[in-house]
Amino acid sequence: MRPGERPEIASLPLFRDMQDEQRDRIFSGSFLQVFPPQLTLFEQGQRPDFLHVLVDGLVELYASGAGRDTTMRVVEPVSSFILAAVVTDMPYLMSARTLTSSRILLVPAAKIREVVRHDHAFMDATMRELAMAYRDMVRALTDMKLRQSAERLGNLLLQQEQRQGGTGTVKLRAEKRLLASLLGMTPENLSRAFGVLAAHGVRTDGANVTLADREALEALVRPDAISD
Amino acid sequence: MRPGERPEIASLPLFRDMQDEQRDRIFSGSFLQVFPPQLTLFEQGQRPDFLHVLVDGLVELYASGAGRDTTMRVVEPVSSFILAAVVTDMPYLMSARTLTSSRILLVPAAKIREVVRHDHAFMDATMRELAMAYRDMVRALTDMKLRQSAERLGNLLLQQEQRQGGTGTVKLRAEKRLLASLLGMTPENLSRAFGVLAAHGVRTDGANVTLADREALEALVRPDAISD
DNA sequence: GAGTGCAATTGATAAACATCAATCGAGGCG
DNA sequence: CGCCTCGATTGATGTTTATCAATTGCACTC
Repeated sequence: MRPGERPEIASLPLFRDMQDEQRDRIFSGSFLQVFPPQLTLFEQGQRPDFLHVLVDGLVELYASGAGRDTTMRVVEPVSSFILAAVVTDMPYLMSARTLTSSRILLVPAAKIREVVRHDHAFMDATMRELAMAYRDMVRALTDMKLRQSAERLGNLLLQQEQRQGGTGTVKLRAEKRLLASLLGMTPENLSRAFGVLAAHGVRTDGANVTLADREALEALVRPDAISD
Repeated sequence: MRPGERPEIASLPLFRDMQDEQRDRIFSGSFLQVFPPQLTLFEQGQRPDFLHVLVDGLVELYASGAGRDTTMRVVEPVSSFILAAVVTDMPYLMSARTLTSSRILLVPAAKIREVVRHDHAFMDATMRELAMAYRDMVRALTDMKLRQSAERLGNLLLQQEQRQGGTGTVKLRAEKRLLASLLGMTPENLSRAFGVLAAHGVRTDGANVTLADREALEALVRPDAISD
């Protein structure tokens, strides 16, 4: 592990408040591995072997079914993923693959379940993490059910703009085809959705998007009132 | 509380394994209330006052946004709802209303959060409940993104048939308009979806649905491989 | 047992979205 | 530099879903 990385992982909400001794147990049983781009980390249906913590790179979680695939989440560093499968010891509902070369901390699932049992603060953090993940999913589902495609895109841009510092500018981290899948539409329709938003102050230049008229965009997409 | 009801609530996975003493604290601070049909219990955006446990009746959780509503879940007895908002003490993401006259146990949210802190088994049960709820949401979202309307209906019928005893018969508990909203479609399209499924062995007579040819139906809708 | 109210259904039409087929354009390589 | 590859875009068309408008059918009332 590189200098500075371990503190960064340890300061994640999930690991922050647990006993030092228990955290040591978790980390000592884990190993950091580097994966090339486009590598499948695991597939849905498998029993969870490891809790994954993305340290560097980019990972896609996707689900297959009815003969098609759809992107469920793009994981950015530093954050953990597939916690729910690990604590319940039930099969993954999603598959994962690296998008870019990625450094991932692999924590044996059995160790997580064991430490959860014994460290109260860690269980508390796990509970909260799951509650927040649940809320994210509720929002994603209502978004899909209530909004049409251009509105979903506009909303995502507004959220990303905030998360990236509120500078009126958004940098798209993944390919547009992936963004389309995440938003539940085709790449073709994503292009057209950008076209629709152009009339509302959204300028796009490759992966750089500028929100010139936040007011107009918000009027169009009616963003979520509750954002955590 | 009626005789037999308290044991039934106490035997829920959420409350089953906790210390008797702590469970007593939860129940003694709670009260059971009867609500008439069509009554709004709470609205999204509010701070959570109570964990709700539906003892008898039927409750709809729905979300509003972009000028429309959509049903997120139909709660059947005996089960709790809005646990995630209660443990995080963050605003409800959904509203709730009774569909029929309902008896609901109201547990003060602050008491839940307090007991969660002190009772390890209760925190464990809460964590698991949230993990399962998260998984349900993942399935709901993939269903919405990957399948079209008739397939979603077929899938729901297959699941309900299993949950109702595998007799080849499904009893629809709610109005079809509600079922349509739950499935993310209009009532008109739900009717047409039943029409499509009729060619695959689905006979419908009011709220009673018969699955005459499970094989054919499964071939059409390609049900989820992983069902918990 | 006729009337009333409302959900469910059916049909016609429109909007949203997907698919198919080129074409464009930027990065990588000989 | 020119060529190649592949993602992004654009246009044409088809499918799915929503909307609008009756009509049907069932439960409830009087």
